[in-house]
Amino acid sequence: MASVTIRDVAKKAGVGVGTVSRVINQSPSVSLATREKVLSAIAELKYTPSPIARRLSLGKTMTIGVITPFFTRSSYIERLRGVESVLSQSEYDFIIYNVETVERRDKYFREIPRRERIDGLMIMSLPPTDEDTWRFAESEVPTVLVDAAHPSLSRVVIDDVDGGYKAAMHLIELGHRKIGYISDYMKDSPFHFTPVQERYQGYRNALADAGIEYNSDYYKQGELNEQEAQRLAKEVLSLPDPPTAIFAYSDTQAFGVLRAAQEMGVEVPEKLSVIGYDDIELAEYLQLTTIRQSLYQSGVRGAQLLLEQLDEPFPEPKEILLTTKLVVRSTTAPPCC
Amino acid sequence: MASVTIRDVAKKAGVGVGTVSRVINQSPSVSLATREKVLSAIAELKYTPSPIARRLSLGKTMTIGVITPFFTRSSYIERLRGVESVLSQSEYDFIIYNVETVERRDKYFREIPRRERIDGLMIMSLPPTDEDTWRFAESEVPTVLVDAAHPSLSRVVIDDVDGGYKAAMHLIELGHRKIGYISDYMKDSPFHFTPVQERYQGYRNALADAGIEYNSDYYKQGELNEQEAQRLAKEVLSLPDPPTAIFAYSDTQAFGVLRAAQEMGVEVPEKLSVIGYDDIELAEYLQLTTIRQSLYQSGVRGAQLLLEQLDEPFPEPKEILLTTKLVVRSTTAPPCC
DNA sequence: CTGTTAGCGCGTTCAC
DNA sequence: GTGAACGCGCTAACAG
Repeated sequence: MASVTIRDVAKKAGVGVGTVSRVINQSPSVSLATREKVLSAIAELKYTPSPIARRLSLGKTMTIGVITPFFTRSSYIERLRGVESVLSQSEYDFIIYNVETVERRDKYFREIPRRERIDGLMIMSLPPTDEDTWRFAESEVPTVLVDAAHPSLSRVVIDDVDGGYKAAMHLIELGHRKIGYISDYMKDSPFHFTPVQERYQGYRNALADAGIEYNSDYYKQGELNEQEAQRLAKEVLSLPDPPTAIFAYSDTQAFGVLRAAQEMGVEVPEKLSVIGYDDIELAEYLQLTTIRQSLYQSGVRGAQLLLEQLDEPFPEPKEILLTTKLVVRSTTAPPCC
Repeated sequence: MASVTIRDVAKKAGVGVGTVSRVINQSPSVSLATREKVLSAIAELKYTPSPIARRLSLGKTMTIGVITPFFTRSSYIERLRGVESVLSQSEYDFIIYNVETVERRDKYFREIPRRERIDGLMIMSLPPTDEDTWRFAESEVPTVLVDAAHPSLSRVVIDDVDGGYKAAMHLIELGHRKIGYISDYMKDSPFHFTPVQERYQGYRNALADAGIEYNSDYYKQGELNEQEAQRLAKEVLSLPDPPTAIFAYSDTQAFGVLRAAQEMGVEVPEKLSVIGYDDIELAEYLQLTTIRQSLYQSGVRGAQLLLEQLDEPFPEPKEILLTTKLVVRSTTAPPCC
């Protein structure tokens, strides 16, 4: 029952272990005859090379680590699915490190990026600090960021300025002039890259391009959840001169807006247009107009990028920019009455 | 830059590698003094043991494999989250093998259960054949099934007979006598354990207990998706004497029923009661009455069970039976008019 | 208590 | 082309 090793195969085939190793690794310098012998010995013994031993000898772990927050949320699942689709075709295993608390993030940022543990690291939506990246560099583990950015790290990001612009512009083209925006909190960030800032920027740009004056009463920030968005939407809709359209930072928040409108008896899309962002599953279900991010694609591209960089001895930080797409459904319409 | 090894630490601390190994592995037989020395050497050198080398030496891989279909679906995510919560506390890594096709399942069933690869295996919702289990046994990799069963394997299963019973009985207690059931296809299975059969059984039992005659016109099977369920629901609702309540095999299918009712102008719950199964996220959102499975719990229990069996030299197949819970929301009501 | 040594299973020189 | 020997980093068994 003791698992069969390369040595057993060698003995059975009447060759040296080196030769067996060569045929396994497709080395060209093996005569056809011996190759055959070895192959049949392998088959008879049902031999499978030990990945562990292989890794130790190779000095590579053949596994990729993925650090992701809330891997249970649909947006992360989508990205992970993209990652899985490419990694499962490669010979790399991948293991998910799920972070739900700051402590966990810190722990993982400290412990995971080690050559002894993984060959490559992917981090989703968790912008590293300068100090973090410094440590990553020191560990020499190729790293790529997905949905986060840092100048010294490879990354695949969504063009959120453009996405925010598209959302606002859709509303504008419909004829709206009074456009609210309910956003996630805009935290201060050392890098001017966060989606929050970018979408806001896109929103502002669109208004500017259309010659619409920005009205700060229409702009609200709050926690990224439905309840909070609902509360904020009510505030905005209670204004003496309420907006005729609202752009929500995320689909989840858009649902909050929808609920607020419903409670206040404001018809959508007749009296109020609502557009979200992300295009999560529920969005289609509820026929929400939204901006689609290619979440799946970002996972795919991230994994591909990482795989590439694994081979390069000294990978240059590279940026892949993904674009968004407007998906018109039934929560937006021209302002009426 | 070459990573620091146990030998470096030993040299720096002026001790043998064995001693270093001992302090790392918390062996009690090390004097406090030397332990201190070693510890500080480790700290200075920023030494981290190589998991790979450790595994090779130990003869254990310290990783658990989880084979799951469609890990992207909310029900699997829930289970995986449970698994993750216990495994991340252990020293085991875990890697997910996602199967979306039969080929992949076969491939994984063949390649993954190997001592050289993993120490323990968890399989979700994929009932193995006798031949499979035979191979699993041969590989000597402790295996536990979650949401699937085989007499020779440890497993955590949901009491689906009871769940189906609860669903139907809820409808009955509300006063319904004409109760439809839209099910997944009932494939033939060598084991009489599948959820499909069990829920159906529960449904039948409830009818029998209430003295209601079974009407085969009310029973439909189809693909497990919304569209198909919608189609089936329309058929049933078009009957000359349509049911006043429908039990759907899954929440997803229940949504199809809801949609069918909506299209046909049948009000829910006034004219038609609908109950689903699973209690996925969307269910709460849409206020669907349903049967809650403790998906998360089943992941937790499965992982715990596996961890236990890892230590036992010759683990007995064990079964953990989880119960369901009726969650009443607003799609069920007494039959009216 | 602690240093030394022999593997764990494989990839890889090096001579043959 | 091919076999033998060494090393990857660590644990465990054995002396001392």
